[in-house]
Amino acid sequence: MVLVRWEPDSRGRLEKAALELYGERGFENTTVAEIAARAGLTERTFFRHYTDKREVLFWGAGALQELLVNAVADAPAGASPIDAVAAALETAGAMLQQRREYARRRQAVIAANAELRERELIKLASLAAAIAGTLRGRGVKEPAASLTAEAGIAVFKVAFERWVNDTTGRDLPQLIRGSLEELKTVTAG
Amino acid sequence: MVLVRWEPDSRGRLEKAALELYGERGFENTTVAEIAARAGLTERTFFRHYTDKREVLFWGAGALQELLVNAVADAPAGASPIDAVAAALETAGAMLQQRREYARRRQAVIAANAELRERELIKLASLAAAIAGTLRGRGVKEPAASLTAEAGIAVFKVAFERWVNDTTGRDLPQLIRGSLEELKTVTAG
DNA sequence: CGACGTGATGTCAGTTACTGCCATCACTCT
DNA sequence: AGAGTGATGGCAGTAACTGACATCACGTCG
Repeated sequence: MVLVRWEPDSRGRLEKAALELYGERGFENTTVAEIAARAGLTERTFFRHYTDKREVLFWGAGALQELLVNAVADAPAGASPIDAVAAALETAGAMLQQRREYARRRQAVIAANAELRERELIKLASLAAAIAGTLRGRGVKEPAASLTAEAGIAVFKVAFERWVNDTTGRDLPQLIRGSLEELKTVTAG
Repeated sequence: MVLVRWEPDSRGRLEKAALELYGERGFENTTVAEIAARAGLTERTFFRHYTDKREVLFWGAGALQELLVNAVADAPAGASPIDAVAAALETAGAMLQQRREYARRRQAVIAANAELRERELIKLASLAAAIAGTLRGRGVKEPAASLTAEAGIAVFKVAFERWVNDTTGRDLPQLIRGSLEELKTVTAG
C-alpha cells in the first residue's frame, strides 16, 4: 500500500504542527509528544531534529544569518560599514516580506512566551556577532565592528516590530531605512 | 542551641552556592538539589525563591533597572535623549565597578553557558524597554525612544564586555563614554 | 500565660523536557 | 541474495519544576 516507508518532510510537518499548537493553546500548554503525534511521529524523533522544544520555531535562522553575512560581505568596497549593514538588512527584510502571514503568526506566538523571546534574542545576538565578524573581515576594527552590528540589529528589531503590528501594509525595507535614519538623528543629538 | 529556627539570608546563601557551583563544575553539571544542599536548604525552597535555575544569578537585575530608570528620569530637562541614557549608563557602570571581582566571576559563568546568555539578553531587553518607557515619559516619541534605548544598551554591552576582559584596569564609565563616541562616529558614516 | 495565626521551610508525588541505548526495516549497493 | 545505511520507534532514566499538605518557631491577642 504505502509506497515509501515514511512520509517525506518530517521537519516541515513538525514545524507546521508546532506552530499550530503553540498558536492554539500556547507554548506552555503544548507537549512535545502532542506536536510529534500531530506530525505522525514520536517524541523521540522530534528531539532528533531539534535540540529542544523552542528550536522548532527557529530553524530558518541559519539561512537568514547566511543571507545577511553574504550581503554584508558583498557590499561594495567603498560602502561605509553602517550602509553595508543597512543594505544587508533591507535585503533580508525583502525576503521576510514575502512570507508576511507566516511571519506574523510566528511572531505572535513568540511574543506570547518569555522562553521563546529569549531564544529569539539569542538568535539576534548571533546575527550581530556574525555581522561583526564579517565587518572585521572588511577591515573594520573593534569596537566599531561590534557597535555597527549591534546598531544594525537594533534598527532591524524596531523596524520589524513596527512592520508586524502594522495594519497599513508599510514596506519592511522602507521601515528599516526609516529606522536607520531615526537612529542617525538620535545619535547625532 | 539554635537561637533562631532558620539561618537568615537564605537568598544570599543560595546565590553564593549557585555561583560557586556553576563556576566549579559548570551550569549544566550542577543540580538544583546540590545548590540547595550547599546552602543548607532543600530543592523546593530554592524554587520558592527563584522561578528557575537561571534566575538565581539575575536577582540584582531589578535593582539595576530601577537605578537606570531613575537616572534617566532625573536627567536635566534640557539633556538630549541619548545623553540622558548615556549618563544613566555611566552611573550604573560606576556601581558595577565597585564589585568588579564579583562581576567578573559572574560574567564568566554566564558566558560559558547558552541558557544563561539567553537569560542575560532578555534582562537587557527588559532594561531597554524600561528606558524607552521612561524616555516616552520625557516626551520622546516612537520610534526615537526605542531606538535610543536600544542603542544605549548596545553601547553598554560592548563597553561591559571590554571592561570584563580588560586586564589594564580601565574605567567602566569611561569605556561607556568611549563606546558611545564610537557609535556616534559609526552612525554618522 | 496559653491558645492561635503566620510565614518560611520540609516532604512527597507527579508531569514533562530531554538523553542514551538498542531494535526495526525499507531502501540501496554490490 | 546479502550486507550496509538511515530514519524511525521503544523504553528506561535523569532532572527541572509544580501542587498539596505538614511542621514548627515566633509573635499576638485574649
